[in-house]
Amino acid sequence: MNSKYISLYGDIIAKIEEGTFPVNAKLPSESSFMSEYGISRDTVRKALNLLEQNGYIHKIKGKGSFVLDINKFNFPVAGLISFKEMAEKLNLHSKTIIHTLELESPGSNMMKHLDLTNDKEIWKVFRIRQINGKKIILDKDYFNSELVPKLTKEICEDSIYRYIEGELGLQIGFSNKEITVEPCSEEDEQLLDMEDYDMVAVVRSTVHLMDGSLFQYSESRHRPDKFKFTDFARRTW
Amino acid sequence: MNSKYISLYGDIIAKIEEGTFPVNAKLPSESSFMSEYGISRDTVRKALNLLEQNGYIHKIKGKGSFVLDINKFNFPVAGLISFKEMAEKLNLHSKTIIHTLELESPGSNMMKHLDLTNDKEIWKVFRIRQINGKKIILDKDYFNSELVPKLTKEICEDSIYRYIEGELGLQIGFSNKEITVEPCSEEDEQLLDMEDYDMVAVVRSTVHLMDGSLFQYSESRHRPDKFKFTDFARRTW
DNA sequence: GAGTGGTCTAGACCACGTT
DNA sequence: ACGTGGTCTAGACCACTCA
Repeated sequence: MNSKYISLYGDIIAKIEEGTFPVNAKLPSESSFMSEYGISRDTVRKALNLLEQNGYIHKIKGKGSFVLDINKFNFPVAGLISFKEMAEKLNLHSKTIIHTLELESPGSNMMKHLDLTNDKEIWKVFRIRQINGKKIILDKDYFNSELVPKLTKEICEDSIYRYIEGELGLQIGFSNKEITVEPCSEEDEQLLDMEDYDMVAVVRSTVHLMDGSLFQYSESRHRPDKFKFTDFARRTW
Repeated sequence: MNSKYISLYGDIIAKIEEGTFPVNAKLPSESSFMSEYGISRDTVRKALNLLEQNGYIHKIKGKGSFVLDINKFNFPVAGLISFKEMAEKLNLHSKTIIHTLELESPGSNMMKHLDLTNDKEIWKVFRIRQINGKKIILDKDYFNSELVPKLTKEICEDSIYRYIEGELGLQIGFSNKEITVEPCSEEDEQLLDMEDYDMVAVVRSTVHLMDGSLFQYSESRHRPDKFKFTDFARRTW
């Protein structure tokens, strides 16, 4: 199923995580991987480049590839990952409350965010994320109903992404995120446990499938003290 | 000087920006670029992959490569870019006020962030960024003095990065950022025009050179209404 | 000089989308 | 059937680091 370089990529991550390749250690050279896996150099290089892009290693010409301390930088919320995936990785005691789940009739003002003409319908899903008993995050998601024809309460409580990728077989491709800090709305105050905070961190994003079609617009509103976003960036020219 | 694929990468960006390759248009195929530039397919693919990584295009197997609407998503503050570079691109009327510029003696509590032993010195630079007459951002930077031996007021008012990359010839490699929202400190209130806001958006980052050495730790504190962070992410496996 | 990663080539086969 | 991008190979030369 998977390509050779993805397998190697996965193997190396596993070995980094289990400590076979500890932090700051030098990874085996490209030629070692070639002979160990019986693959060509280019294939090894593809795997190593992926690792580098995602912040697992860095490579130094003439010296080798070295394991970076990825834990130092907490958790890569930066990538494309759902609340469910994150909660599982971090072992959070979390709960999702479905607040709204409806097919919004044509003409809603969300149409423009999904680049849809006005005769189309949109799934509107509002979910409240509870962590350690406190309502911390309000997720407002809008889906193109032509791509996601059916949504149920069960799907929304589990993971919409798992459903979309698993059941529907759609391939998530890329997203754009924008993070701002805004005064909290009446809605935020009603639905979240805001305590004394009067602002929220807002992550707005559009998510596209591999073929480029826009299928989701979402707004994720976080109580500020519980919000953290981490990002790994490389200088590219 | 530059490699072939970087040249092609730059050429294509230029053509996207000037409109020769408009948004949503199909880019010429890989084989067109091969014959046009007289280079091999792999070299073309390297350029296209870079464009894809950086959100300029997306590729669809069997169809082609298409120009994404990069402007839709504002400005890629996500990458590694300095305030000066950003202000220039956005044509902001900005000003930098140097608040602190000193060589901090050994034993400061910033040592740990720079992974330095206690006998080393650190450059400490506090700058206030003013936009349209308002003090909006407080940048607190700490540099490893072994890598950046000398800093002057002039350098800090212009661009430290320009100095480091241009004069010192160091190569910025990668960084980790972490964004949080925090109550504003006394210092924030004194140095910034906070108006009625009582929180700040804080971007903490470590910046490494190409060889992996850690040379900067910084904390950038923004008035919340003027803060925006954008990010382009791909789902990688 | 030996070992390492960086660039580049030429050619192969595959999977996908369109016609 | 044809054109597209995705994967993979084998081999070449270069630049850099280190003993």
